[in-house]
Amino acid sequence: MLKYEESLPLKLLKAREATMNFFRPVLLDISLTEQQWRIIRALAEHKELESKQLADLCCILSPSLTGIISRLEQQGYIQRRRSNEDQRRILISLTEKAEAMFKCVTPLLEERYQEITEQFTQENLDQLYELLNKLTQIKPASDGSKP
Amino acid sequence: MLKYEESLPLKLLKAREATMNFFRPVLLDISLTEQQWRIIRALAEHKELESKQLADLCCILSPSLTGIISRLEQQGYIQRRRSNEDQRRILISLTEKAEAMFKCVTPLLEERYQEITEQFTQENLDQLYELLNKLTQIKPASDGSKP
DNA sequence: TAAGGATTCTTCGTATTTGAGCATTAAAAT
DNA sequence: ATTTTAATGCTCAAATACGAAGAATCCTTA
Repeated sequence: MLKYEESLPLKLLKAREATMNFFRPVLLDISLTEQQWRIIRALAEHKELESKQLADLCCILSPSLTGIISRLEQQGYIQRRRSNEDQRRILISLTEKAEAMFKCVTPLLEERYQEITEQFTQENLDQLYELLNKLTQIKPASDGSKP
Repeated sequence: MLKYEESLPLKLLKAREATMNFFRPVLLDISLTEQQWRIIRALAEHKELESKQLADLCCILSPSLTGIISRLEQQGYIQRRRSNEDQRRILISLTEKAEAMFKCVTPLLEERYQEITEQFTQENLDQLYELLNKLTQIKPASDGSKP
């Protein structure tokens, strides 16, 4: 049997923890949670997104997203409006306040990213990305999700 | 600037999600959460562990552990006792019921693990493990945690 | 065009995360 | 033998995860 330490999901979790240790202090300073930052970052790049797209991009489930969005809205970081064509869809975008904050914080995070690259090596990073991309595409045989 | 899709923590998260899609149905069948299973699996291998060791092994913070442990105890899967030498420590171990269940479920999970290996290739898996091991060891320069 | 089905978002309940802080117990320093 | 310092486990509060179910809207077919 596989040893406990060999479990792939756990291994990925621990690796993620190791990287987040670099970024967490920065997010703590600006009082944003990981998930909130993921949302903001995704919106900074895609301008306007609907709720479901945001959930997929950020790996956050819809029910969680609802709360996160409304809190970010209260803090004045995002705004939402209903789509005209399809009244079901909610379109979400950053406020100017959020964009300013984003530009301010990004360099700090990139510094940390540099630290990671230095310790881990650019070659390893490239290899890892490639493998993770492949791994992300695997799907269970009995996958009723997206036929 | 890095594209959003390039974020390492997010990439690791998505890869983990992809693997968990294989295991989640099994855990759902036996009504155990991911974290509960991590605890049980760690205990199955190490027999008896104290709370902090368990937290480190399973990547679960102490405050979370308290609740998880007490729920598992209510379900009759684990038992705890205070250490005689050090009254601060709580020693946790599996009940016979849990060990029986563990032996029953393990083969199902290993099947899923086989599926992953088939799709992802053993070579890729080996490479990935090696890289993840390295990545897990990196630490921020200003790391006040363990000097 | 009305009924059925699908999609999008939300609500709900329980479990977990995360940071902060507290109580108890040990070990080290005075 | 106290005081200090450190370690262990716990409590608390706010935020999030996750499965299930509900409400609104759109689409398709009879």
